[in-house]
Amino acid sequence: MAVPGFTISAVDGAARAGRLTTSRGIIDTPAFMPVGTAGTVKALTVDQVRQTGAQVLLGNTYHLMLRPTAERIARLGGLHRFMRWPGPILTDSGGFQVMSLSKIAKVSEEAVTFQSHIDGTRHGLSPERSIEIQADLLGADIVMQLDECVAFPTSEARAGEAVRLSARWGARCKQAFGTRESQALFGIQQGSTFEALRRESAERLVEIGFDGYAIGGLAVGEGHETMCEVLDYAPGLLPPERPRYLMGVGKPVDIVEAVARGVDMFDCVLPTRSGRHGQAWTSEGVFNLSNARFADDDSALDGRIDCPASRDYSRAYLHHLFKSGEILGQVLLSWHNLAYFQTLMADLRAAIREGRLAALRQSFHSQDSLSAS
RNA sequence: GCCGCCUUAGCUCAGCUGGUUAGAGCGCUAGAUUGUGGAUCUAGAGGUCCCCCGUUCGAACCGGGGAGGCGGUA
Repeated sequence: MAVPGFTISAVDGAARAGRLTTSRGIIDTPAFMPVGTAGTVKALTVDQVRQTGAQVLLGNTYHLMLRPTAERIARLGGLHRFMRWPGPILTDSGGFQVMSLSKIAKVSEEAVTFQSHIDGTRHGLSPERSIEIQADLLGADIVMQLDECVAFPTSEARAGEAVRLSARWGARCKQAFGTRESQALFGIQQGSTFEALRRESAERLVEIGFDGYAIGGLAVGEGHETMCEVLDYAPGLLPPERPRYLMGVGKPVDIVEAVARGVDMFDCVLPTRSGRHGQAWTSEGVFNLSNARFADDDSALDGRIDCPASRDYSRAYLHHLFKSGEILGQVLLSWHNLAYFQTLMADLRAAIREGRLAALRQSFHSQDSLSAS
């Protein structure tokens, strides 16, 4: 069996519930991976993150190679030991930063070159170096190929170039990665919103052969409806027996719709970033705790979520913490938001197993439209 | 009592020799955030420029009177 082993235990329409087995632990899918870019899920201890139900974290090549450097982390025993997270870690390859930091990055066939946003020093990131950093130095359990993620909107020609460059880089990553006992390598599909390109990208990746397949280049400004249109066909172009990972997504409604279309894994900064800025994702919808209407609201943040931050602190107290700029507000809301996202994933897994995903989608949408009005 | 300084947005203050609709920071009220360069960013509300009289085409600004505050001094 390839590592990680992936088994699907239930399906409901296109949706799948399953299990990804890594040497550092099990990942129940559909899964949400909290983002720990710089070796930390911002504002939280690993114990708090674990308590939310998270089974796997995301780390980032770009940020860690600049500081504290991948070599230093390797000397200190690898990323798991360094940040005290014994469970599985998936690392991003740095490809996304090529786009988001494009002002300071240049792409060539050989590699990405860029200047550090920290001190301006020049660095290069080739497919081979990205694999070395992720797999050998950081010690990630799931390694992402280096890819080129184009911004939205883009031309079909430009998106096609990114598809082909990403495929060539994917082959080089596979070559550099070789065969490994306890680590997996995922390819990344590109193609923007063009079905023919998504198909071409999938075919090129499958020919190379990866342990899992990511859908990249979405949630970059195209909006929920357009993203769903791409997800109507993109997951189905990937091998059904392998895990599918939609990168950078998303809002709860995005996740629910992507799961219904056959996606197994997600990551997003939203619960932690918006949590640091006062935004709460709850079973009653999304709202900002710094709004004046919470000043005297003594009710729990979200009594339906089994997390200390959700149950034990009042909205009035959290309102006060955010108005006062107190760090604890960021801690508690990041903690709660992650717990809410993990609860959503557990609900989705249960719904798929019990064949009632449609009902969950329906209730979710009526609730979502309620909170949006 | 006398002398000096001061009074402009909720707060602290800018406003050149008088010249369109008086500004900033903070605070306040909202919005945004999707493979984290974000304790960030964007927007909005809010003013009897202490009061009265005068000079002037035109006054936050100049003159007179008054009120209040701070400091100094008998």
